[in-house]
Amino acid sequence: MPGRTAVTARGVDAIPVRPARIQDVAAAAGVSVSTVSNVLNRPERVNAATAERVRDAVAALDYVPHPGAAGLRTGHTSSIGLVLPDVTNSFYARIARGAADAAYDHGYSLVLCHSGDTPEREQGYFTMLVEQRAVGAVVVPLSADPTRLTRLRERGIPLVLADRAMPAQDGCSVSVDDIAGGRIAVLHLLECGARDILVVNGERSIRQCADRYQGARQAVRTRREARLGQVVAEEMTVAYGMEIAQGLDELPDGMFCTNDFLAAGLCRGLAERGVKVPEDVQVVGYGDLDIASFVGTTLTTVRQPVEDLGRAAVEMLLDEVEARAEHAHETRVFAPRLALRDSTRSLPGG
Amino acid sequence: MPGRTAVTARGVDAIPVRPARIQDVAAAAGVSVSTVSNVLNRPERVNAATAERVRDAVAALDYVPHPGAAGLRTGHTSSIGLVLPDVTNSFYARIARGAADAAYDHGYSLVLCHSGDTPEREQGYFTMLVEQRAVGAVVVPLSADPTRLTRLRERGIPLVLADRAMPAQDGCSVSVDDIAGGRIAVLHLLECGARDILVVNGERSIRQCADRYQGARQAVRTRREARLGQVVAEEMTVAYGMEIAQGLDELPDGMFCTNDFLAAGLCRGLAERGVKVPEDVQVVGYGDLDIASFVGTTLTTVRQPVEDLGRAAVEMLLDEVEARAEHAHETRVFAPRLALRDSTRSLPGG
DNA sequence: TGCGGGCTGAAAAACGTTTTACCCGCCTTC
DNA sequence: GAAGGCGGGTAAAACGTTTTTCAGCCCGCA
Repeated sequence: MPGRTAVTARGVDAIPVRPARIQDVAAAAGVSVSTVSNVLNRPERVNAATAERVRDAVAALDYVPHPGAAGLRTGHTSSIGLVLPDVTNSFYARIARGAADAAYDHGYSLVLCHSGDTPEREQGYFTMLVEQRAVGAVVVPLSADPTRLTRLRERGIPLVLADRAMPAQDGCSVSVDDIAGGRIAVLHLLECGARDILVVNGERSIRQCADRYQGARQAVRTRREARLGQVVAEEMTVAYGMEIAQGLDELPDGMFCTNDFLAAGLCRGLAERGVKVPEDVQVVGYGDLDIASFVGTTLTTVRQPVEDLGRAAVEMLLDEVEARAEHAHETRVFAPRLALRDSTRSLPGG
Repeated sequence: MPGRTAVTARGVDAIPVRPARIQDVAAAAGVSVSTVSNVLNRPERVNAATAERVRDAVAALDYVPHPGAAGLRTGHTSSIGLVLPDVTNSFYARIARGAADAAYDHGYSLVLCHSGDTPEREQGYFTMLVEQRAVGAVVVPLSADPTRLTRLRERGIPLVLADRAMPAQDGCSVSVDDIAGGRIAVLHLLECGARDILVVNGERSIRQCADRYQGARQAVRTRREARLGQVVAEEMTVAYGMEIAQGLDELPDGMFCTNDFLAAGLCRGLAERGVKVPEDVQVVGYGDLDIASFVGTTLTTVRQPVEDLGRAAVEMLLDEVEARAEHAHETRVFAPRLALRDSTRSLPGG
């Protein structure tokens, strides 16, 4: 008697029906196991009538193939890893969404690895992925040091790096063009009439910050009468944004904050000093976090196509997995766009 | 020669070393396959010296067991599903974080299922989970209709519902106590001196909204001189919050918004009318989204222990999976807390 | 000396697929 | 009418584990 019943505190549980095997289907359809497998995997090989019969049996028995067994035979699974520092960060969450969409579309399943800012745990997930024979992984690495990454790759797990470049010979990567982002942000300020521009930046050692500043410089060079300054915040938080607003001696007429937390704090700090945005100072943020529309005046900001990043990452990964030899590594860079809102005067002024 | 080399556009790839099998380990250690398996799974059965030898071989060969093969034999995998409407929503993201943490701690892997508000896709993930023989799933269902959920359960996938209750005999669930949340929010307003309180709510058909309002009513009943009103917004967004602020005829002295988007919009709208928070009106939000600290004045709000929700969900799931017969379904309710900030006057006033 | 029994360890049978051979008629083509 | 090909199907061998069963060995005890 195969049908056990489990009793819980509340009574008889649902019968844990043992799922049908391919054998059962074969028996029901009156064909051999291999025929069933064929109609499932290479339908063109089998007569339409028998195929029909088999499919009926499949439906009748609720048969679903056992991917573990299949993977055992074929050597590949259909799960891909997504390792992120923190799902809760909206940037990474959006990557996750894009990745999940793409994985779903291609019939893969995405295993969520929350490395949570600790390298040990990231490493733990890496080994978990090789244990599971994941077909590959999209990773936003914690550190720039690539040795752990290449080790993973050597263990047979292809990688796509997100939001961090990788030496091209080692694999694909996707990222947003932060230089362009900085450029369009400041170009916009210039178009809005600002000439004395201050960049509120994070630590220069952060690649994104350096790039965004570099973009800002490029933009300013297009106008000889324009000036660019920079102030760097210890951390890119609302609190530091406020502090910077309070500490300003002379006001610029345009400010570019390299992330939206800084921008939000800055706006609040300016408001407390009685400085009006955008009348007195125009402000552009970066990132278009959800918060960008919640500061006192809604925030013009640089919007990044983060979902596309995630989606592209798993698609490039799958290309590598499926094409193998023909695959050429690619580092794909997405262009950010400006989201116009109230913290700048969109019509060119002075 | 087993070592193929794949050539990409960039040159010779890393050798796709075929992972060591248990056989290889056995050979290297000079023991049988079963002994290796034993030292890995039931170390007490095997002599310390041989175990040592085996472990050395394991280390030397970088051997990791193939979970597909193991699962084939044992009948269970070690992956659990997490199906959410949208990872990008910070509430769900926090559930995901808690769930990921717990899954990691217990050695399970979490497959991320982004149902994205479409029931077909949710269903698609459900069948994917039964295909994969997932050991169970934590789900935030799209609809209150339980038939699809019970079908999943009948297919042998135990479920834990998050943020939505479930008939206890059908399984576990975790949620936050929204009645308590509404109560503490309004009690706080009362303590701060507010007497004429207006609830800015969402559609009453949403369980959370109804509950939070009910909690508010309970709170108000504790003071006979207090009055409670309600206005419902079509959608719980910043825009509607602003609109409501603008449409108010007479101002209450305390307002409770049933989510932080509404609260943020409300505060902005009030500011535009020249109404000061908290001097003229005190405001309490709900949810403690990241945004709660970004409205003009920081927002007192009800904070939910969402990560705990996620963590508890997978732990209850694993209990059911592992204990089986002894497991008693449980619906666990978490208490929200108040996060005091500037939009209320914390010292009791008038 | 013989025997029961505790320890170790091994052989072998599953688990549910996929896939490689191969077989059997039937049709086509000389 | 025979040879060859082909469509349609099957048997059986993997894939890498876990686990049951069993065999050997050494010990103590009678």
